[in-house]
Amino acid sequence: MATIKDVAQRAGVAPSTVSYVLSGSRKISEDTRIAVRAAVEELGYHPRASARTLRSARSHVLALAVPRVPGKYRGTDGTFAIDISDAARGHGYDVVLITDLAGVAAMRRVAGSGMADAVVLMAVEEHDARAAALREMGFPAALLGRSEDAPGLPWVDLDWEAAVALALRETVAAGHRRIVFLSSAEHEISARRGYALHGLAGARLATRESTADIRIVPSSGEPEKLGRALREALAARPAPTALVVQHLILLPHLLDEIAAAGLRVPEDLAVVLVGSFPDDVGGRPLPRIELPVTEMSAAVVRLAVGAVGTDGSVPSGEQPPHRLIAPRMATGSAIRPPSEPSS
Amino acid sequence: MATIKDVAQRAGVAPSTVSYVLSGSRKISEDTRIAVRAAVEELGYHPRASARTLRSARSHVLALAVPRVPGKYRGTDGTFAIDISDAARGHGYDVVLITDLAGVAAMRRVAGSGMADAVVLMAVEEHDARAAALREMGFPAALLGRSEDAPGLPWVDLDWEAAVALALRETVAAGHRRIVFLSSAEHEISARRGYALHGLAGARLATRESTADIRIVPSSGEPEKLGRALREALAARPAPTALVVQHLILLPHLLDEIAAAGLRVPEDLAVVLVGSFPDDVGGRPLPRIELPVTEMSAAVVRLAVGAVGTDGSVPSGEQPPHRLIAPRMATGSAIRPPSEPSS
DNA sequence: CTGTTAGCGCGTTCAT
DNA sequence: ATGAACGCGCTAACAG
Repeated sequence: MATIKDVAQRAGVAPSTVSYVLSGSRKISEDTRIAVRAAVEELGYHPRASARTLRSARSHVLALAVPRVPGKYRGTDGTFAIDISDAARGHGYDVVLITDLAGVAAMRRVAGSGMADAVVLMAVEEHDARAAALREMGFPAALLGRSEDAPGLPWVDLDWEAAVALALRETVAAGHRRIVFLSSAEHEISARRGYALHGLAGARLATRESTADIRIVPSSGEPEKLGRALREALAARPAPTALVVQHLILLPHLLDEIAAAGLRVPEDLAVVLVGSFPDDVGGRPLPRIELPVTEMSAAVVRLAVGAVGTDGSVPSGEQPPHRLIAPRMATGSAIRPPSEPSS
Repeated sequence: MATIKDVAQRAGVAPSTVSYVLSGSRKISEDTRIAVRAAVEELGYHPRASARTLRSARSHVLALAVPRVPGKYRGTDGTFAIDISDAARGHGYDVVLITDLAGVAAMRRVAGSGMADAVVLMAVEEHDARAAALREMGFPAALLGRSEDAPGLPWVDLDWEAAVALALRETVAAGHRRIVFLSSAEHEISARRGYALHGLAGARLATRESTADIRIVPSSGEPEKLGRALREALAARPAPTALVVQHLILLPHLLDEIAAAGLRVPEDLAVVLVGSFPDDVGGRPLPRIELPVTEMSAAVVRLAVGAVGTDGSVPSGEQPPHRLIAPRMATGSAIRPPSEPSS
């Protein structure tokens, strides 16, 4: 494997000259620059990452801490991982996956070994021990998903409150007067997950704003319970004409229940999704607000890269940098008005 | 940040002694070992990855080359990424994501920079330029998904032929006599994708073995075309009682079509899946053969780690190491027999 | 100004 | 159990 010395020899210059040519951190005469570039090309030289990192104390690597909730669908995390990797490359960074169940120990390993310059924490839970550990170590980090309990760390999130409010507002605007909002699952709410709480807030906001009858129904992680709650909500008379759903994991099950109740979508019941995954091919093209995965990924990478070289802390009393992404309805997915004019 | 010298000083020994204690590659007296360990603990020492890698020429990192087919659902790749990362950690490796669209250039970067010890290539296409480049560079690699066109590289795959044959056999065993097999999409077949061809072979095998009427219908990536093909197949008389599906991307759409045709699943039509993703919560618990993601991930990591330190080549004429994983029906998903006894 | 020399960063490993 | 060389690239100081 070629080293900088080989290149120098071939180009008839000193190793340092090669380095300067490559980094561009100093003016080098046209001739030697060309000679060096030629030698690099011919030898297929590539600087050794470890040597560069050792010297510069910069690995140009971002660690992505993926939560490992057993039984949780891993596809969503993976989608973010890929988009984050893409975004990172745009800043000259690579991404290593940290999937250890041993959260805090893994963070110590990352920080201690210098294998990465910053950490991106996905789907932060309340009281996230990893976030606390990183703060304590003064290691640069950024959060994907807001966390009220990890203060002082930069974060990115979809504005769930605005998203739910927007979905409901649009549903009302389409003419619906009796709407069911299926919120996050009860356990998510009691665990005080950011998206769950903010989503509820959005629903309340929309309810206050509008004269339409908006009924908030908490979802459930258990298909049976969810089915019961849904059937009950749909059985109300006069019947609701639209269903706005934030809890999407069990969506197929949900649609089955609706079909089993003899309702057609969207003729009998308009279904509107909040926070659905893009590119989730195979689903029907329901009207929806998609989770802006690419935008969130780009933003969180920007924050993480921006934190590199700092000690990750923010002057107390000041807001850490953050980005709350405004929701928007996916294009090409109009909400169907109710079939029979409502009261 | 603590270095090995700090630890040595605190323990009252030489740096090399600390190194030997940590690596265990040499016998060290009980006392000093304890002293060193204590110093490590107190200082929270962690060896600098870059220094270690520079000296030992081993990064203990696996590069995972993720294909970036625009518009393709990225969740599946992500699921593999996470499982591969888990498996790698079990071998003392970390995983860096390589999502560059520029395939070959990215492989050169990985090999040239020494940032990884081996590459895992996902979902290899025919004539994969990345695989060829790696072979040519003599860089260790392993393939996730068989590729007839990347000879000499270790690979792992589900035995798709056996999988489709098994699904059909079980469907027959449940009493079905008229079965439709919805194969991979036409474009996948003409692109000679391994899973598509082997799946077809399995269908032919089962057809030969059995006296049941098995009709092979190619799927399509376009929902309309798929719907037409399906409606036509289901309209045959006497009507088929079971549908075995390998092309799962449009499954929800498929089930919609079935429902629209007035058929209930599984009462009127048993639906059996081949190669579905595990943990894909929300889908109905249909009888199925799941893609053994975790098993495949573990196997491909083992192959990649095993190739580290070699030049990645296999004595010509010899088979590279590989693993063809036997399919099995997911537990708890019996295939429902046909309602009316078939002829 | 342009190019060279020398020392550094840190852990591993051989020879003493 | 230790001292010292080594892996490789970066960059401050220096020479031409």
